[in-house]
Amino acid sequence: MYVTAAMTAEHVAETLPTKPSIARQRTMTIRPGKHLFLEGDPADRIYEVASGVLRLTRIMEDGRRQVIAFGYPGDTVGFPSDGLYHTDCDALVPTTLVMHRRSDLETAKGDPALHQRLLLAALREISAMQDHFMMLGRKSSIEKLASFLIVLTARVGNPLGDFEQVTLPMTRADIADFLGLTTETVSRTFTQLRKSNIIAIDHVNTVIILKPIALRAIAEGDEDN
Amino acid sequence: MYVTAAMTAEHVAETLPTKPSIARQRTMTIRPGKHLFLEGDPADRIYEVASGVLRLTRIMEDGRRQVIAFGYPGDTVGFPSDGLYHTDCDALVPTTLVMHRRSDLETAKGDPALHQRLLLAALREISAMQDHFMMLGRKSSIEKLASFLIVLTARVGNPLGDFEQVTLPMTRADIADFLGLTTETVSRTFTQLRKSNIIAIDHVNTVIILKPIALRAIAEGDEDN
DNA sequence: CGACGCGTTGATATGGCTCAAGAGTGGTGG
DNA sequence: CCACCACTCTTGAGCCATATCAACGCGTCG
Repeated sequence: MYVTAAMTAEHVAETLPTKPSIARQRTMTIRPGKHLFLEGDPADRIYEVASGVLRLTRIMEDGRRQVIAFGYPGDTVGFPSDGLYHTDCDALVPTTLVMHRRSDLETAKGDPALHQRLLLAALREISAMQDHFMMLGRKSSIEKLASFLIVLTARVGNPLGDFEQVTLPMTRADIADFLGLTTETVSRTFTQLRKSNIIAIDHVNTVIILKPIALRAIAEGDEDN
Repeated sequence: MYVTAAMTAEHVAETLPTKPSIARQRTMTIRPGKHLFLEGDPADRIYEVASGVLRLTRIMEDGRRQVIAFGYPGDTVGFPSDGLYHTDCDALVPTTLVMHRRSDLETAKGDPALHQRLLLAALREISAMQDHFMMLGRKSSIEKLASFLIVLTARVGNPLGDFEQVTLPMTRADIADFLGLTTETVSRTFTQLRKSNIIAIDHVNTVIILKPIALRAIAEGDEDN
């Protein structure tokens, strides 16, 4: 889910007016820090991110946290299992969402095009999670961070002269909990990439990719450091 | 996917004769070591495991491997994304499969009950993968192995006197690649659990859970060792 | 019988964690 | 506009859990 290149925000925006039938497409906005849903809540709604960024997390009893995914425009969140949500979900920045009913995904009765769109989003989610497994289980800290930056930049990067720039709306702790690291290690690894002149950092949460090829090589584990 | 308690093998067996319409339910068998599909293959078929055990893996260029899931009876494998498989899949033991067409999942045209069953399997898969994230990203080696044994036993364990027994058709290397560890660490951790009299081991691939409560406590991270 | 694959165990190395101290950064109120 | 405070980020030092490298036993198969 978090970084597939299909179905952009524009796509979502387009499909709204294209569907004037009963126009059941409802929209809502959520502010940073507010929860969209919690683990264990009844999963009545499925949400497509139209703008903003969501954070999906799971928390263990002792406080250990795993960020499952970041939800960017075009992503769909809130897939139910046994009728319940299985993660917490809150917003990192003000976020607008298109709401769907659970039945829009689970039964083909209503709008078939919508049904299939949600279904394909679920399948893409499975594929994205499989990528993430390799990252969590088998990559070093620098490979993890490089992969993260590559994927995020491909998804929401902006050209900046010869380079590519990407804004990180999440904290170092969020990145750490996404990659299975500590904030200290994430910070040190950013510094390492910065000192190698592979990236540059503006204002902590803006990264400029100076050497995309080198970064990609690190992400794929090209036996360097 | 790998260890949800729903949809057992009996369920599959039941639904076969229950559907006498056109009886398009085809079955096949795959032998150990044989591949059902490879990453990048066109995903024309979706498979339900009727008996046996499958192994889903992804491999990096340098040989690092991640076991994404083990496919036990009742599990569904081969969910497509962009029309392709995104893992390799082979059999650990002789395995029989019920085959479905990709269109059975992706379009609601055909058998609606089958369509929904595959869809719900995909949603359960997402939920199971979210559990696995916490395991890979945030648990220690002993917590990982304890969780693995708990889940596997709940799924395919057999009562044995006062205890519960579970057979491991996969190698230590498979377990290691599933949990994001090395074979040596898996072996040492088995030894540690055995020396604590929490488990006993028969013939390398048969584990008896002597203290399920202690094992569960370790899996959840109850601040002991 | 030999060889190979798998599992176990030991010794050592090391990557990332923990603990701790500062340096930015942003927000708030006087 | 500045002072203060809370929070995040960075950096350092040391340690520990797990990886790595290596040896060996055991069972299986040709």
